[in-house]
Order: sequence, then C-alpha cells, then structure tokens
Amino acid sequence: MNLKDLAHRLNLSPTTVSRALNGYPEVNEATRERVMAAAKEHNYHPNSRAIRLATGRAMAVGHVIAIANRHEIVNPVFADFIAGAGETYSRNDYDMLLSVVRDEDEAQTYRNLRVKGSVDGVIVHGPRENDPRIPLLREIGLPFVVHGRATGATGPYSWLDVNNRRAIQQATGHLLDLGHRRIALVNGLEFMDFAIRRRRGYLDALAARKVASDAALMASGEMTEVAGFRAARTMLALADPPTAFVAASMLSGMGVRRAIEGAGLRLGQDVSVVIFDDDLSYMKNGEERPIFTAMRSSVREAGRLVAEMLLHRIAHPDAGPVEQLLEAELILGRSTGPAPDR
Amino acid sequence: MNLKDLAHRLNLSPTTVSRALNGYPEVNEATRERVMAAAKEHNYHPNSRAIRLATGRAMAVGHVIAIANRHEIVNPVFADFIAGAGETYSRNDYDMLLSVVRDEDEAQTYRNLRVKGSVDGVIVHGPRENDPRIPLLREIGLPFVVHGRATGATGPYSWLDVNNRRAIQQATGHLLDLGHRRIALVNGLEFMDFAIRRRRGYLDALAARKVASDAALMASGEMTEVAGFRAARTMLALADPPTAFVAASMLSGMGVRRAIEGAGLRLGQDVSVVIFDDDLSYMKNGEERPIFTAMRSSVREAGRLVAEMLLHRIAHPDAGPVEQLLEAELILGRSTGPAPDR
DNA sequence: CCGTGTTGGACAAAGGATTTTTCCGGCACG
DNA sequence: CGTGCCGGAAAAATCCTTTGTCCAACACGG
Repeated sequence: MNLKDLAHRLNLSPTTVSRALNGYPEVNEATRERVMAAAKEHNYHPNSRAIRLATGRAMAVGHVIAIANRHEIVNPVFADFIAGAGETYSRNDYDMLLSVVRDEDEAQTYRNLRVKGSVDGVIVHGPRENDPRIPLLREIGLPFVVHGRATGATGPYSWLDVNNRRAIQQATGHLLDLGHRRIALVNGLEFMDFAIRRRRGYLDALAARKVASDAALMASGEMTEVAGFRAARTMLALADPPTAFVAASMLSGMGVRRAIEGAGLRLGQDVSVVIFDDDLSYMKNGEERPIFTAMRSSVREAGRLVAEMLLHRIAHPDAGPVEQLLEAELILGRSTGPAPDR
Repeated sequence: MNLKDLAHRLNLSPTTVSRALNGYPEVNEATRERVMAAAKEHNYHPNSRAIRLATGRAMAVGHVIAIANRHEIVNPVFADFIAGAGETYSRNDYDMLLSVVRDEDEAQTYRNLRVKGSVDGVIVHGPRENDPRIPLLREIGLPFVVHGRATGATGPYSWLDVNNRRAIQQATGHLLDLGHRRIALVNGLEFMDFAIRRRRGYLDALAARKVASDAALMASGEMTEVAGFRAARTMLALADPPTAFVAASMLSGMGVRRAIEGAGLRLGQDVSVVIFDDDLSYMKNGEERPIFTAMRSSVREAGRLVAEMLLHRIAHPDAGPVEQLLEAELILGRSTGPAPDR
C-alpha cells in the first residue's frame, strides 16, 4: 500500500494525498479527513526510504563507537546513555544508527555517514584531550553534539557535560571536611577529558585546604573492579596509607572496597570512599540507603538531553552552538565517616 | 558526486557505470577498469538512500530494546552484545538500527520496521517464556534470530543460545564434587528464559546426586550487586546456611561476595561461589587468576555470531531456521574450595 | 458581463540509483 | 550479399514521496 495506490483508491492525485497527510493548507478539510480515514483504514505508512530520498533528510542520528581492538573495553555507561538518547529519538520519530568500528576507521565512518546521507547528525562519545573528531565533523559539516567536552578543542561546539571538576572537588572537599588528609584518587584513564577534569577538581580541593598532593595517591586506569582493587591495594600497603578514596565509578569503588576489606579495614569507619555514580540502571548504589557516598549524575538523563540538543541543532542549523553543564549531586551513603585518629 | 555526474565525466551512460561498478558481465573489462578508477579518484559512493529505494533492501538490521518504565534496568550485557553484533554489521556494510521503546509499543515498533522497510531483519533480545515476539515476527514476515530461546515457543525459529542448563548443572556439579551439599542459587528473574533453564540445570545437578533442593536456597531477582547481596545475606542468616552459591552474573557474584565477607566468612574457604560470567569487557573476572570460579561464555562473541546468522537468513530467506548452542567453559578461580567440615 | 482573486487540486519534476528494454554496429554464416 | 545473432551501450521505466508550478472553477466586485 503506497501513496499511489492510496491516491488511486481515493480518486485523487498522489500530490493531494501527500499534502493532506502532511497538513499542507491547500487541501480542503473534508478531503483531508477522507484521506486520513482511508490511510488509517488501509494501514498506510509512507515508505521511509522514499521520504529520505525525496526530502534529503535521513531522520536518523548516528552514534559511532570506536573500538581499538577486539578486546578493548566497551564503556559501561554506554548502555544507559543509549537508552536515554533512544527515548528521545523514539519520541521524535528519529532512528538511531549505531556504528561499531575499529578506531582507525572512525574518521572514514563519519565521512561516509555524511556523504551517503545516512544520518542528519551524530553524537560524539567519550571525548579526549584535543579530540580530532571535533575539527573533523566541523570540516565535513555534519551536525554534532559532544557528550562531554574536549580540553584543547578550538572554536565553539555544542556539548553537554557533567561538571566533573566541581563534582570531584566537592567529593574531595567532603572528605577533607571529615578530617581526612591522606586522600587517594582512583581515576579513569587520563587521556579522557572527564578524567583530566576530575583530577583537576581533586587537586583544586587539596590546594584550597593547603593539603599537599602525593603522586603515590593518584592512580589512573580503566574503570573496572579489578583496576580499582589493585590501585587501592597498592596504596593501602604504603607506609603512610590513605584514609579515604575518591573513586571514578561504581565499579572502581567496588574494587576499592574489596581492597579495604581485604586489608582487614572497615569501609566507612577505617577508610572512607566517595565514588562518582553514573546512576546506571544495573548498578544501583543501594536503595534505601546508598552503599557509597557518591557524586551522582544520571548518564541516562544525559543521554536524553544530549539527544534533544542534537535534534534541536538539526532543526535549526543556523543557531549557534549550545552548551549545557550539569551538576552532580552529593549523596550521603555508608562509605564515609570521620577520619580515624592516628 | 553521484552516478550521473560520474557517467557524464566518463562519457558513459549511468547504466554502464552502474553495471561496471556492480560487476555485471555485460560490460567491457577495459570500460570497467576505467570506471573503477574514476570512481575511486572522485571518491564516489553510491547514495545509500537511492540504493535502498531502488533495490528495496534496507541494508540494515534492527535491535529493539523494550523498557517497561523509565527506571527499569537496561540489560548490562547489552553493550557487549551490541559491540559484537556491530562488528559483524560493519564488516558486511550493514547498518544497525536501535529502537528504544516502551514495552507496550514494542509490537507496533516491529510492525513499523516491517511496513516502512527500515530494516531487513531483527535480533530478538532477552526472550521470555512463551515470548510473544516470536509469533509476531513470524506473522509479519520479518526475518529474525533470537539471542536465547523461548521455552514454550511453537514451531521452529532461528536462535543462538548458551547452554544455560548444562552450564549451571556443571557449576553445581563442581560444587557438589567439592563436597558442598547446601548450595544456593542466586538466579535472574525467572520469567526470563535463560533463568528458567539455569534453575533447571541447578535442580538437575542436585537430583543427580540425590541432594534435596530447598526453596530457601533459591532466589530469583534482578542481577544487580544489591540484589545478590540481599539474597545471600538472607540465606547466610538461615539456621542451616549454604556453604556455596551459584550466582547468575558477575554483579550478583560481587553482591554475594560482599554478603559473605560481611558475615565474617572467607570467600573460597568458608563459602564457595561459582558465577556465570558473560565475559563483559568492563567486568573482567580478574586477569592472571580469576576472582571467581565461573562458567564463562562471551556475550560479545555471541553478538558476532547471532548477527552473522541473521545476515545469512536475510541473504537466504528460504533456508530453514538455524540453531546454535554454545557451551560455557568452566574457569577455575579463587572463589571455590572444599566444603568446610561441620 | 468581465476581470481579478481565491481555492482545491492536478501535473510533472526531482531525488539517485537499479533494472528492463531498446538500439546499433559488427561479425559469422549460409 | 543478406540475414541473424551478439556484445556493448544508451534510453526508459521503476522505486515512492515531496514540492514547485500550473490550471480550472468559482466567487465577487465593478
């Protein structure tokens, strides 16, 4: 059942039917209703491929996931972010196109998306320092919004980010308020922009209280349980071990907790932990009372918002870049307490 | 740069250029080479929208993610599965279309995908008992492959599944071999097909050794850390507590571990744990020596394989349904040991 | 009664490829 | 030398919708 058939059935031209369905003014209201009714009755759906060809719009948004090799980590926040973005797309009748590519193919993938007109815009995931995707997308003229920011990027671009610096500054400050002075940072990989900002927030907080930083208390690595465990185990074995940790994620935090308990220490009493909590649906930080004291910001909500920003950009290509900074919220849990006496 | 331009530049007709590029026999080999060279030189890419319109193929595969409400869990294996499937699609020049919809809209989503011709086939995620999607997709004639199986489904359909029953049977058997008799099952939600099969495997193993099952040792719930923790804590508080656990996932297992250690018991000595390990990239089960003894099966590899099965089905619509059963592998880690003396 | 303005709707082109049909020149064969 | 066949390439139809242009009919004012 296509437009022509439907028009034929109604003794109208395809033009009129198309206009009637798409709300153009130059069609009689009575005719429009007749068309609408027939369309519903015959379960008519315009062929999206043809619409795309005719309008030049793809009605689709691309998400490119670059993977360095078969075994590299897929970002654990990815599923929730996508779920959030997907809700926005569904509501707006956009499709989400996901491309999983090796990272050496990433640039070519963006170019192809553009050239073939598969998408109207893209979301940039996991920006790094001086991320090359930003100039690339600008050059090829594909609308985009970055989830995060890219330190070192020149010129304006649209982004939505959590205030990572402030969040970790606040987390560290909270521990300082509790009397902790040996505070460790178990950070993500520090070529990732968010991790750079978090370290900065951590150092800011220490500096503000004139607490010296110690390279031995700063770890940077993948945000896995094992990596968190190892980093914390090493630090706890120091001559002057930390009494508190700031951990980059729920998983890192769980690793840190294991190291603490493995060393015979009690979480929240002997050693405190604050995590950054992306509020992942499958990794809830407890329920009634959170396990971890945390700086929380829902990555799913971020997905919804970023997608909305992109759709807005697509609809208004000439509007300037938009920026949005979300604040993480301090959640008090059972993993923090006053610094132990020495 | 489109076909017409290219043909014009070459002083050929669009027909000939199209044929040359698509390897049709009725074009002179010299002409073909000339065309190929020009296409490469001018960076010609056929417009996929036009191809799709002309051929009727979408060159895309759909993944529909149904979510009951805003806060429902997004399956944590999702990201890795998608990464695996995405690799296959990239290799075969297929697109992946992701739809995130409320579950009451799921059926309509599949119908729309079909009617509008957005995709050539779909992957069915997380099948449940008597899953309605199987008859639905069969009815609307959209090729599909199920990741998992659906107990109660009538008639043949294509699927790829891990042998969940055998895996958990083996896990339970391993614990029985170690002398455990009070073995608990911390299962996923038992309207999910995989969880049904796992319970069956668990019961099979007990029955085979004539060990009575105990409803108090069987929990079923979401596969989160917190849920695992609670289930295990409750069981460990029983008058006759378990000396071993079979946990449905890495996260559940981490919750169980926390409950064990929280009860002052030692993992792998006082209480043993075997988990089912989907080998998620961000949740590696240790490295040199696994933290948990586990039944392992890579969900990412499953994604690759399922996608291949679907593309094959799309290419050969008349071939019968295909079934593939993967076996999980027993990985010995530090979380299991002989049953303690009583 | 005629010119003008509005309305409702039809016609045709455009969008970019594929596929079918048609055409033409050259060669082989009788 | 005429006919038939075939390879190579062009032309046209097809896929389905949107959209700019145009037309016919009608109402209305002068």
